[in-house]
Amino acid sequence: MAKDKQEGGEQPEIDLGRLGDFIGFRLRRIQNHLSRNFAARNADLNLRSGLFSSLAIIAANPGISQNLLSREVGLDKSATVQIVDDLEGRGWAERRRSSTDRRFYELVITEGGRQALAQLFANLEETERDVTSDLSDEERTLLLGLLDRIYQSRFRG
Amino acid sequence: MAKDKQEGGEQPEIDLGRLGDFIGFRLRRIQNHLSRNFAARNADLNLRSGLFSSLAIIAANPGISQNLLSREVGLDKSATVQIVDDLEGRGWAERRRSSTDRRFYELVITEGGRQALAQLFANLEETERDVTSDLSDEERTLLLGLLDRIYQSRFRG
DNA sequence: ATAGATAGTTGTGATCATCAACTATCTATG
DNA sequence: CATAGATAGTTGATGATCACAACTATCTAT
Repeated sequence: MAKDKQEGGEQPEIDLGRLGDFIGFRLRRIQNHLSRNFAARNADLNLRSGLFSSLAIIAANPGISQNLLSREVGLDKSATVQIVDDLEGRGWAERRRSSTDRRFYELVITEGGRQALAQLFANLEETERDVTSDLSDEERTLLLGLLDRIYQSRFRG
Repeated sequence: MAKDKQEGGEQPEIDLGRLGDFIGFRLRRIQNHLSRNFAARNADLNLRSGLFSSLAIIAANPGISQNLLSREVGLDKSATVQIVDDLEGRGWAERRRSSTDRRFYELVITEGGRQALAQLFANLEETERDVTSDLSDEERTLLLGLLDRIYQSRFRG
């Protein structure tokens, strides 16, 4: 017991060096923590990454194509195939051939999907509440705005 | 909301729905974009994820153990073995057996590693500059502070 | 009618995280 | 000191994930 172990509470002092000055590094750590927390809350569902956000986007954009969905979630279209397969397998979403252009599928959420999504959103709210509990509403709104501007700038970079 | 096809260069209007209200989702997209941008800038080095931040932490904490490094980067200790192997293979870092406790390695950066790290930091700065170009210095500082408080709260959640 | 573009699918290979088992060393306790 | 348990690091197996390229089917343009 000569040195400071991590006895549940102790944290050794680690210097991040220049790394601490970068936004990307902090984003990564937080995002890591958030996704683990969220995954733990939904361990029974065995969600693959991207499944939840895909379902949410389908819900908000009924009839969206897989191609658009891919772009929005940031995955390759082949990965989206797997995700939509998964969503269909769970009975949470359906593929419907477009009547106007038979190359497309129109993705729609099912009633079961809607229920699942409500539960997932509730869990996500808990996760985020845990993590942003120190922030006031104003600060949280501010943060969302800043993140939004960063994301938007991607189109001009 | 969103229904029309995407013709060529058009940005289709996608509704994020409730997803847009969550910090985690925005973090993920930005982080995704950042890491791809950074990876593209360093394509010649073929960096595995976690290698850069590991090197930076070794540089800022000379003599750190692999175990501590694992915890700080958020990787399993077995993954850290691979990364340190990689760093040694590139001649960027070295393992030195601790003289006081022979179970430990003391990780140190080499001169070559220092040079590589300088270049990597320069590239990371460019990447971040691209993405945060719309933010004022004050806003950037504000963002860093908010992210920091979120990350710290992880210990109390 | 044909060429080229687009949506979706499949297969492949690389990467990666996670887990369990193993070694070697150290610490604690009698 | 002897021994049991903890810790640092390694190895190997497994499964998930993802990007990429090749393929099909449909559509559009000419």
